Amino acid sequence: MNMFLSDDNAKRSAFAGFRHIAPLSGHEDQFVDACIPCIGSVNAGHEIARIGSPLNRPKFLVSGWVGLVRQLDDGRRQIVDLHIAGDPVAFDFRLGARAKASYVCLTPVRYMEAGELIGKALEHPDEFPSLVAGLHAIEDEAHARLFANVVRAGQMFAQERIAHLALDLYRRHDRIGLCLAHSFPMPLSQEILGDVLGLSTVHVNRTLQQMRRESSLKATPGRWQLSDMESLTETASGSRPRHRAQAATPAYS
Amino acid sequence: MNMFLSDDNAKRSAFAGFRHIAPLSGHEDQFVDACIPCIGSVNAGHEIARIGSPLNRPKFLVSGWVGLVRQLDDGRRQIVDLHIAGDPVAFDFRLGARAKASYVCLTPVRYMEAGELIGKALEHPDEFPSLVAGLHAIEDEAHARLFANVVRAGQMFAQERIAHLALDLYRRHDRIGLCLAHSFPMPLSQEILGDVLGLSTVHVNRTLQQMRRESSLKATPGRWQLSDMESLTETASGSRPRHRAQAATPAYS
DNA sequence: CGCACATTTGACGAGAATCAACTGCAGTGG
DNA sequence: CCACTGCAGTTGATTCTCGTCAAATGTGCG
Repeated sequence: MNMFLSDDNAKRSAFAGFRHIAPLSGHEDQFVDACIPCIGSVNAGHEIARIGSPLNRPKFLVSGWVGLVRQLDDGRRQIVDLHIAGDPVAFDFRLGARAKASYVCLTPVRYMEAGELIGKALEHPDEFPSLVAGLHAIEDEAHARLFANVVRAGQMFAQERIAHLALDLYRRHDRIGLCLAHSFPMPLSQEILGDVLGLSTVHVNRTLQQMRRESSLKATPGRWQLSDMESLTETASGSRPRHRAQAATPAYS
Repeated sequence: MNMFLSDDNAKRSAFAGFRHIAPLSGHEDQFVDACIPCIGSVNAGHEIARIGSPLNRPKFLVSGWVGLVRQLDDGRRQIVDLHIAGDPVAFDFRLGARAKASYVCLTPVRYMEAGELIGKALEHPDEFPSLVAGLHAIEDEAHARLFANVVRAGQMFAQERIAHLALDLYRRHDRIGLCLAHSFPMPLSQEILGDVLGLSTVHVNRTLQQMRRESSLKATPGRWQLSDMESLTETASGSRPRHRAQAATPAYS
């Protein structure tokens, strides 16, 4: 379950997203390579950190998806945010901070321990400026995503939620080089997507079909293709019209 | 609109919430008093910080409510979080961070500029340990609230959302000494509550009436009274039953 | 009083959840 | 090889929660 292996390419790819935001100097680069002991690998379903536990073992995601999961007493689940390759996981700048959700692997996941790396970088920020700046930028983005996710769940219709999620994931995959012809990998089942979007499995299914018919988003197993970026962008920003059956606008009454 | 006045009691009350989390030493206490220049006062509707603007003028809320507002293109509004007396507003540990929502005064608001205070404290954390720890704790709490708000909007029913909000606000008011006999001040209109909860005004109204009938929450103009804390707690944690009309449970079919 | 604004009520419909069944498909083992 | 299993996706029928529209009823205030 927790087998370790060494993989230099993987180390690099885990930092691809990071490098896009903050290109590292040669010095920092060597430091990164030296600090990372090995790659860990776990199956889908594995819990990287339990809700309430101290976030004292931060990692970098090399591949796979991690969901920040919260449960209600009767079993309803909400996935508050998603992490993909390149993201720091189970990390918080505030020393002593605790996990505000369970970090659950939604797919098989490879990661590298980053405690030592991050610890040293934060102790000597002057020596690793890009590294620290990159961490700040990525965490700031995750913070912004929480805001967006409240709006998504609180105000958006199913189509809008899916368009919003698709665009966010597309952009994030694009900058780590995982997009192909306006498409990105989507390993999540519709059930899990429901937990992310705050919709039932069935409704996710029907909405995806509708978007497929309208040729805005083509969700095939394992991959989402953004066929009409303009339309998706407009939908995700909430410019109402949508498919709103033109309601007869009675000329007189 | 932006008149200033001096008010020592107000200064203290603004720190009441703070002190509960991190009691300050005499030294820090004097520092706080010396650093705070004056109290600002603005009307409801005033925008303390616009979305996207740099968060370089943090404040402490002395009285009044501030909402973190996001709008969709067609006008739908979501209030992502609420700030009350004692909370730092328009503040972020990440230098150069920008506002992820508009900070809008939902009531008349009094505040004090905290840029100098916070700046100095963060530069010399060893000298002001409780102050810095308090800031971390409050920001961590705000961060946790974002998680909770995603779950609230994504998974909860109207009653559950209101119970959840009521308990959160009760706890926060309690520790700054603004609760009276299981009640706390509620200056927000039902329309604004709708934007906070992701519900329509009408549905907020009807749900509040129902909770009043069920004697769990008594929402009177200007004040919310938590009549049945147990029931509210259970509702807010999502243990389904609710009022779920006992669905006949057919003995046979 | 008249005005603006918040709360309340009723009628109706839209969006989404629920329940249940059925399909397709990969893996498993006889 | 093929029944058997389990899981993701799909479909239809029905119900429920909540939003929308519109109008009525307060309520404080110049």
